[in-house]
Amino acid sequence: MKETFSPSVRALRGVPGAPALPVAPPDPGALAAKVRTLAPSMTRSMQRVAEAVAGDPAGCSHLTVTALAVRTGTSEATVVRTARLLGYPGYRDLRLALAALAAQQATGAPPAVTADIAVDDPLGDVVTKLALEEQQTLADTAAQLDTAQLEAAVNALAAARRIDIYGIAASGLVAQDLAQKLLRIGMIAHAHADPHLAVTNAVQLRPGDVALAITHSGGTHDVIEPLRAAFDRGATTIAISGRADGPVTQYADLVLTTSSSRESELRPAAMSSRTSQLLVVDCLFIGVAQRTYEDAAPALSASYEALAHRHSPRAHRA
Amino acid sequence: MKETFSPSVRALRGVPGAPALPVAPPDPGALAAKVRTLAPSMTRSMQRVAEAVAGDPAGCSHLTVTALAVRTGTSEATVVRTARLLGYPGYRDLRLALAALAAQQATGAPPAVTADIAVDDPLGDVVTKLALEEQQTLADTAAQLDTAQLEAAVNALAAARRIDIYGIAASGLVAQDLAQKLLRIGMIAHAHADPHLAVTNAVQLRPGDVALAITHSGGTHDVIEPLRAAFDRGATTIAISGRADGPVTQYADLVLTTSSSRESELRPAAMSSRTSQLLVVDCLFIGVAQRTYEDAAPALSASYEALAHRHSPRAHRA
DNA sequence: CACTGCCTGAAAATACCTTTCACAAGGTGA
DNA sequence: TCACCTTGTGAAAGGTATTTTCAGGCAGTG
Repeated sequence: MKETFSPSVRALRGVPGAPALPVAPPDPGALAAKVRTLAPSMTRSMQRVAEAVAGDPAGCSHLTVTALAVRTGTSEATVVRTARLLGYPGYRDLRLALAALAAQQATGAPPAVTADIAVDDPLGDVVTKLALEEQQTLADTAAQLDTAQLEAAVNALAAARRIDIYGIAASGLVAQDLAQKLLRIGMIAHAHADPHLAVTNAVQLRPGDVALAITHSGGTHDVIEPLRAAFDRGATTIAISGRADGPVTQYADLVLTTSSSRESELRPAAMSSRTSQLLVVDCLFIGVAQRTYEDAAPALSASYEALAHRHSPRAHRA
Repeated sequence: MKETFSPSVRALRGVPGAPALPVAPPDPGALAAKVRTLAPSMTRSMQRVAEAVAGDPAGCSHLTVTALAVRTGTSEATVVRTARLLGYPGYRDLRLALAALAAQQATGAPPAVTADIAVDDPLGDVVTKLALEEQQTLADTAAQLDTAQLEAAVNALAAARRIDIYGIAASGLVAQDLAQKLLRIGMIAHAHADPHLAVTNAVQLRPGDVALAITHSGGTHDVIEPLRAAFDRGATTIAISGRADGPVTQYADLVLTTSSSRESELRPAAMSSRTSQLLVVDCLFIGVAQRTYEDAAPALSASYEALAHRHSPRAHRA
């Protein structure tokens, strides 16, 4: 057929463990998450369609392309385009997924109160809402995470001679978190927050090494530049991006998309994006630990013991 | 055909109690029963089709009439006839019902993976398990969080002249996260990772200031010492601790307890404790932002704008 | 102000579903 | 046994839904 979008400049470079499958038989449950994640990269017309299907899967599953186009005030072409963007081969399949989703919702039907946090909310409500939103974010992220890309990323990391991780601000903390954990199991990993140093280090990378950029917006210059440098040097590059089509994906061999719910005034997008990023990063870590288990397990134990004397005895009860 | 009601807004909340359906499409769940009931009145070819759809709804929902005809060794006409007999207007609708049924079945029998993550788990399972565990951790944390202590902590923070935050390793990242966010809304906050510097700074604190220690074990010397110093200087001290009775609580005016699920070999306790800590920290932040809204809101907007030029234009659509 | 790139919907092209129709198999009555 | 009818069946025609193509229009850029 044809490539509707191919983010990577050299899509076909041999990445260790890269799957050849275009695939992803789209999971019905992931639809709402996918809509939220992809909404920013949609055009206005497509957003209308996406909102319609996400808002009323049951109703929309009855509609033909033409009917849905009329209902959303767009054209059949736009409906099909939206279906494609959501990961389905065409509208027909989206419609099937819609029916499935509707059935799921009818069965389970957990109301899931997701009201925005208001300025005058009592603290008890804030706690509840925040926890629910984070849980939602986790579920969304897990649902839409591309396992094939994840697998490829894990394999690349596990085999890497050296791993550089780029992240700024909130994403910088996630980068550090990953670096810390990888170091614990004996990998050579470093998190760079300083863009200049990051680039300086990036040019040291060579094929077999891995560079990983973490960015919520998908367009943060300061992490794109080092990733690009690493890309040019032939290292395997991975992007953990909040947007599947952000500029950062141009220089990424592998892209892991995080999902973020809409932000409200008091709750910046960075919060849910951080949750989402951390989940992805944890998955990467566990995957790597699994694949290097022989080395990882003793390394983990050793690091625990090394820290023991830093804690008071009382903390060791139970 | 005719759409009398506006689909846009009302769709957003699928009310379970409202039937409203004209009941044209038979309930998906009844399909298997209907097949058994009607089987005797079916011709042999039609029985083959009926068996196929009843036996593998998920698989059959992917097939076109033609494909299903081939699979059952019959013709398109027979497939359509069977669909009609089962009560659907045509094959198209049977197919939708099949998808719905498949989804129901899948939902009904979710293994509910709560097992530990094993070394040989496929990555898909890792993602699911990890997400579920984190969700559980969030729910637990929210449930046991002491709102009164939280409220007191928020008030202390909102009124503080200066805020020092101590955390080491994984907790250090949480400390940084909180500091970053508080800085964004104009508070004077600093996260200390270096124990010596932390103590050095702690002695500068005075009543009205706030010192906050984050520790999973509740007994980490390196964060207890600076907290103690701050305590001795008369500052308000807060502990975010994984144990309600850890040594750190001796020097804490307010204690916020985090919850952490059991750790497994591959999943260090630090992971869930981090999730829990972040939730607490987010609650603190939102609480403070609420109470200093007049100052916080403009400060947040300002920080967004200041960063705008650091991102590529594509990320700014919508 | 021209230009470029992208969104968009109308219409053509295609795929899919439905209907028609003729044939074949099995039964029934002479 | 044959002639005739009934009924099941699939091939192909017919119609509808979906997909693709294409050109006009609009916003942003130099």
